[in-house]
Amino acid sequence: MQYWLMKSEPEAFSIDDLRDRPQQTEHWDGVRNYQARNMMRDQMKVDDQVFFYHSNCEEPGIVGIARVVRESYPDFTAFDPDDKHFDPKSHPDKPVWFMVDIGFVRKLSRTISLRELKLRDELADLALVRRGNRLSIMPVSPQQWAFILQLE
DNA sequence: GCCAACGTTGGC
DNA sequence: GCCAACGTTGGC
Repeated sequence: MQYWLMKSEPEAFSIDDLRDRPQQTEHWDGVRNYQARNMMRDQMKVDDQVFFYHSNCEEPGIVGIARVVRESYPDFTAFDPDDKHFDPKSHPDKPVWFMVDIGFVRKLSRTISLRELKLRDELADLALVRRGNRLSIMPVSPQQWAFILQLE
């Protein structure tokens, strides 16, 4: 069992949007960063646990928990010239970009804010709080996962 | 809206 | 392969 953190701008796709989807699942399209892609493509497995993080909003922080429900497959939005995430480098017979599906588990009882996470010595190594880190998907250690959850 | 910290692109 | 210019992310 592995743990992850995935960022989303709530204006684009929020934890409530995930909760309200049919089957409460959604594909995680639009990742166009190789490091993040590699984690999705090579490492994320069904039932891995995910912190759902809201970025670029009033109170950035962890707002809920999701889980991986489908392992990586080609991100079809890269094939569509009309899609915002279109990438001519990627073709159906040789895809460059991949995605996973995630399912809603629950919302946290409160937002665990970035500000709060930064205050905790125990999370000094969490990729999220490291200077300059802009990865939209990052690993979370079992210890970090447990520590963050007990903050709730 | 600002801007730091990246990642990507492309000329050479 | 170097690196300047440019684009993006995302906190503030």
